[in-house]
Amino acid sequence: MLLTLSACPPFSLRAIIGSHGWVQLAPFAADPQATLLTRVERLESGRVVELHIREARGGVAVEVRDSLTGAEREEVSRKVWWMLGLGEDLSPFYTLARQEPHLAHVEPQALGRILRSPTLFEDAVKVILTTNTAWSGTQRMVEALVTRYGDPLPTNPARNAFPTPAQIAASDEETLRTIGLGYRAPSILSLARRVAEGSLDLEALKRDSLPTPEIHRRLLAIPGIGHYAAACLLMLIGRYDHLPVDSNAYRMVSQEWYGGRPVSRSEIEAQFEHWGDWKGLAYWFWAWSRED
DNA sequence: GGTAGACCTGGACGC
DNA sequence: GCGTCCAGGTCTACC
Repeated sequence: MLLTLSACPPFSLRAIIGSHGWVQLAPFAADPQATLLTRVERLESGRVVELHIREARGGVAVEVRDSLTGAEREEVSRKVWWMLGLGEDLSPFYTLARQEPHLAHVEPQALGRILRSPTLFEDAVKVILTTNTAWSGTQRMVEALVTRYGDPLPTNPARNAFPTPAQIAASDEETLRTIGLGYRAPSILSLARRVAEGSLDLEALKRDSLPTPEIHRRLLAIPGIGHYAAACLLMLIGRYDHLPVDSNAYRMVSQEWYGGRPVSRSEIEAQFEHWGDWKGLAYWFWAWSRED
């Protein structure tokens, strides 16, 4: 079964695949040339399918090697549309970026969209698992969660879908610690249980009607999510007015503008303040003079 | 508002 | 092989 979806131009699937490390985290995968994005996905019907996403004229083609019902086709379209930000219009950002040599590359390369998970729950879990660990640790922890709790793909049981909140919620803190989540285990378990029981509606935070400060406040109230993680999640729902300041930001900003001396968080914020609603994207895609 | 220390793990390094 | 040190962001206590 093949679905075609159009995107707001300019569009590049390769740019989205390379936008950050999400493609390296299960159940995403891509080919070395970044022309094919795959993902094992559990549909609301309970079926587990593999999505094969390629760039097509004006958007993407999504192949699923199973026949889907009408509702399942609609669900796949909706999820891919969100994951790739197909409806996102970044023209105001590009207008500003044209004036900045360090961002002159973004529009020609169609940079700006950031690969997302279908649910904010999955993105929140993954963001928590990026904190206070090396990237290899994040990959190991996500792999452990997906392998242990996610439903297997029938045609290849070695690959699993990302677990639902209920699947993680049914576990316990000790088991989550055992599979390598360490001190993050209670945060992940608490998040899964609150989403599963309905006391925390993360998907509601994607709605346009909520002001960014309110979404930011609600994200910070989640155990395990601090300023960095909240800013990352805001970026992932298309709100770019917060900077995800991590240890790398301190190094890069120090080298870029302060001659290598230690900088404070407020000095980092000051360098991107004039980008207003687009400061997150400006920071994310900035062509640093010195890459470490 | 800023700072210090605990949390946990893997990797690098020295012996 | 073993022990030590370090990196990474959040949270809490404290100033």
